[in-house]
Amino acid sequence: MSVVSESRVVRVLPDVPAIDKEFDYLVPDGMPVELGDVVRVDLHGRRVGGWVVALDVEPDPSVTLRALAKVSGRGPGADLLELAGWAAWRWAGRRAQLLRTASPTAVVQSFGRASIERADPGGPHPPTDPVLDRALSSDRAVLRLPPGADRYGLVRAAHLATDAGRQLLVLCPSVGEARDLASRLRRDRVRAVGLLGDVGGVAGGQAWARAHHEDVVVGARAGAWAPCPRLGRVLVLDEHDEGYQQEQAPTWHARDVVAERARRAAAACLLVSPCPTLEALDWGTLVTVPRGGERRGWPAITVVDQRRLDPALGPLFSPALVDLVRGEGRVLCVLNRTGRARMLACAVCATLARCEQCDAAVGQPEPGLLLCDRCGTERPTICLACGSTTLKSLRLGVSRAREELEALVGEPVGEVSGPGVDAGSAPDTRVVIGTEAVLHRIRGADAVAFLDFDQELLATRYRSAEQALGMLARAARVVRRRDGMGRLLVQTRTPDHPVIRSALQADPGHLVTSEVPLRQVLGLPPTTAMAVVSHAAAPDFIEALGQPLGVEVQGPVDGAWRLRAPDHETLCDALAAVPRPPGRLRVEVDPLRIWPGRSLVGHAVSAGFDPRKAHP
DNA sequence: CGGACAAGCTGA
DNA sequence: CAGCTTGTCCGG
Repeated sequence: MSVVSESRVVRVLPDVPAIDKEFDYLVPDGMPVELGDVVRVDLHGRRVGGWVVALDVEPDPSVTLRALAKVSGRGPGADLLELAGWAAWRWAGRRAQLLRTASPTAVVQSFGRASIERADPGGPHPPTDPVLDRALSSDRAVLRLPPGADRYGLVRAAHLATDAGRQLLVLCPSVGEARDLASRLRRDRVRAVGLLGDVGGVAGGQAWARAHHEDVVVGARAGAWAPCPRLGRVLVLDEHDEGYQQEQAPTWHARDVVAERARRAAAACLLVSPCPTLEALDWGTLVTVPRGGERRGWPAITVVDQRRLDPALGPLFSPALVDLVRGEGRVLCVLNRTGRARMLACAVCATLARCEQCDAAVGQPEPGLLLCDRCGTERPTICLACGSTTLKSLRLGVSRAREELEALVGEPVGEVSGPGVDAGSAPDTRVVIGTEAVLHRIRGADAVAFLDFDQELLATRYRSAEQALGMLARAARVVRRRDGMGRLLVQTRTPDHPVIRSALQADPGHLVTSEVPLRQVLGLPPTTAMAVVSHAAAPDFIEALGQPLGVEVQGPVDGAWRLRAPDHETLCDALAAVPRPPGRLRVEVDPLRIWPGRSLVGHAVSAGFDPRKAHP
């Protein structure tokens, strides 16, 4: 008996998505255990993984404890355990999900030995710059740097400005950018490590262990959970990028996670973007470069008013665009509509092409074939009203636009669309057309043309204006060259839109000025905090939620409810008070859309008809 | 999540 | 009433 009472007892959170509960276990004699360690335990007849979330706890005397089966390796430290608890509250998720992201993808036995001295960085030291100094001397700043600005110099300056012995954590929107930045820092003899983990964890074992004592740790979204025991400063590059938000619930945002993390560690946090989000501007002090510098950092932009069309060229190709693609140099054309044509009309009688089964507008995925997106019915290209086989596209998709563009320029035009992964798969033609993916897949070009920018400006996401400006900033980087900037061409029916004005005048402040009152009037974030609750268990969840003070419950629309509160404190406290009902449930805090996807397919599904089952 | 156990259904 | 399915509960 005395042996048992003297044994150590630890508290374990099992790595089982459906269990959000801690269990106590005995530590076998001589087994070294530390906070955050990854362990294996016997739970209800099966062996599962988990994390040690508390040491030396006083167990409930009414339960007989089992012993830890194994200590697998090191895991997230005490700071990250607490941060995961906070993030689970903030995004109404489970800690296990977040701790998995904060854990190495491979077993790590030890962190290795820390070297105390900081390596002397070689290479040219960045010149001191009053703007960077100002941004780096604040603990909560937002730096607005134009797309053409040198961000590597900023990273170097941030490294030098970080207290000796403390670490700099840098986040990039993509793994590729993080990899490039980490290797460039190492070439310049900065002690840096890139955390390039894929799904499931922040990094493989070796890099994860090294992050404990390198001076600079670079990562993408999951890098927010990098193990940095001596965190002194955080830098988030391209803070506006949507890649920082996790798509699956919990929909945590790396920017918000590191901002909270920095606060807890008394570290400085600097968000950087050519077009800072309203969320960022709400959080910290804005620092801008002098007007002239910002102006030089944006390329020349030609805006084409599509309301005045040349009928001979059709809706997508203005004379200015034709000049651009027939000129010299590499040109990328962006059209965010996949497929060939999304809507067609008869060339003879002008009747809209509809589905004979369900009446929805049909598209033309390939020549000669009409397809209904809603119910999957196909038919040959024929007008049901007059029998004509000549239909014309009302809304061209990328594939059809490529054919027309090729005819206009008289040379092959490549196409980039869909979620192709490897950058090497990009076509090497001089002119390339594609969805937004072209801007990610192709590294450099002389010009970028947006064929239908209203598609971006007027999208259904409430942040679409900010995202549209972000896309112009990305295009601006793609056309950045040694001899200055290339050209951007934007075709739109709303040439006075604040997004266009911001880019033309190189002043994203215009968009902020127009967007803030709009969000206030409509009660949209960041003026409010929102969540969307959906899937089978949503009705039970909403019933259990009731009517908490300060939380507005709207819906259901398509089986989803929208919750709105004045702030996250109110919203998240209310969500945390609800016991999770059994069944499939999605709680999306800070949703990208204020209502979930309202595609035709979505409607059909909610009406009890699943087109994917009807047409396998 | 997934095993345990209880309550409900079926067939001879 | 055995043998099986379906549902609810709970884990140290």
